[in-house]
Amino acid sequence: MEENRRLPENARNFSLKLIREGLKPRSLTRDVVWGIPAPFPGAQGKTIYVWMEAVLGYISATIEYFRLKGEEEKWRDYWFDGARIVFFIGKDNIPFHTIILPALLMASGEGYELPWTVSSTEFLMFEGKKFSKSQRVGIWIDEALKMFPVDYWRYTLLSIRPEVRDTNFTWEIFLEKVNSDLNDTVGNFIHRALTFLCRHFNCQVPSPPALDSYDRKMLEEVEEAKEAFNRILGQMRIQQAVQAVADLARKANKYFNDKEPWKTVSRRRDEAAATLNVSLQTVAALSILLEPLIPGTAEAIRRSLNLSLQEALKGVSEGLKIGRPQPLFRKISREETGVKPEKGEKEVGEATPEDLEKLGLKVAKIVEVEAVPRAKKLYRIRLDLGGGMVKQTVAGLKEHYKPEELLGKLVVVVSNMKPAELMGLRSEVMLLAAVEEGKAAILTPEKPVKPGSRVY
RNA sequence: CGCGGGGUGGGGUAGCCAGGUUAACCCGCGGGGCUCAUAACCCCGAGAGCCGUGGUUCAAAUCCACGCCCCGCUACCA
Repeated sequence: MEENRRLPENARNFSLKLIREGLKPRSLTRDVVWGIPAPFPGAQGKTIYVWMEAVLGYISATIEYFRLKGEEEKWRDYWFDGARIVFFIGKDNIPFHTIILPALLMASGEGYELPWTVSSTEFLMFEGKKFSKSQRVGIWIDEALKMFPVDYWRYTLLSIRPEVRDTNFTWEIFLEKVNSDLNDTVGNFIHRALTFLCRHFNCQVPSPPALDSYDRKMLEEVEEAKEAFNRILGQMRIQQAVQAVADLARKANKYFNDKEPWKTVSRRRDEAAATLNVSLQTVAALSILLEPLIPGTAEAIRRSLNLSLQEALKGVSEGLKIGRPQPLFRKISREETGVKPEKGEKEVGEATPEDLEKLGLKVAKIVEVEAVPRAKKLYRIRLDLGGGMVKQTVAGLKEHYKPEELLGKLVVVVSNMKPAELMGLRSEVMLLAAVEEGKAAILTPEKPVKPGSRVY
């Protein structure tokens, strides 16, 4: 790890520190019901900690993949003999990929290849907030794909990939990337070049009688862009790779503008022919550079060029007849983005009185509050549910209330919860609270009622 | 509490590890040009001195120290 300069700053320093401080014993089972049952003596009823087995899923998945293809042994090519294994993860998963997985691989003694690099990013946020499934912060993948083509999402997300710091997805940014970068810069260049070719050269790539210095410079730009792209992508700097492509399209637009083929085509047709030939070479290059970023679009470009990926790599040869160009992208409007989380809530379905019944909402009185040891946010709270029934809950209220503020309060609880365990403590009911922007307010009856009273 | 990452024009991102021309790029904004193209494209300009304080150095956004704030890890948000 010390020698591996490929590791991003966050993964490298964090992991090295852990090791230098000395690795501590770590339990590899959990008291959760779901998961793989632990087959060890004395671990009855426990399951294996996900990260201990999930990382091995990378290998299982490779094996499975090739088994289904009928190439039983092929998976070995990917895990032995100098294979370069790259992981793409968020910062919260660093130790599992830099320490636990390598440790497991080494412990097997079978010579598995260790991770070549772990491309760990910071976090992506959504409109300034953390993504949250339970609070429906974010966009669900099925909704996303119904709204816009997958390449719009890929392009935007790659261009704001949190490679150095936490980064923020906003609809504003989405509009900017799709409309300005994809549509206006990349899409429009390709479209103007192709339509011009069809209109004035019968959709056929002309041979360039002579290239002037500007033509040659543009071709050099294309080569440089390819090299830079290669280098940057090899360093997993995907964000910069996206930029490199957009930059090439900008240079191409400038080139096209400066050359003014719409003027030269009538008087100096040869010059226009050179311009168009060079432009088409650039379009082909774009289809290659876009392949790893937005493959659907890259493919679409090649379809209209009538080229395969292999052919596009070699460039566009004169005489090539292209298809009728179609715009690759379209602009999207603010209205189309809408804000969807509300819609998500509806999907839960309409509630019936029976559903409410099922929750067993009751008023309870807080009779005991105590901080859970070693926990930052948790209180263990005992509640009087009336009729002599006292139940316990573990609630994340420590950052919002002091114990004395809670003691004696009447609150609303879900009394029919399936018990769960947190920090080794049993939690039997759930205490209701309103949550807003990270602040919490517990629900309490407006006038005193007896503990155990039903809530409808 | 400890440890790791980060705080850069109005918005979004690079640069920092290997200090050094007028701090880069995109969007937005102001002005101009073009008219082939999806009112798209191109050019010019205004706008930050890089969280704060101190230090090292001929020279710091870049290195060091301290402080403030954000994010992550640590069996935790019922």
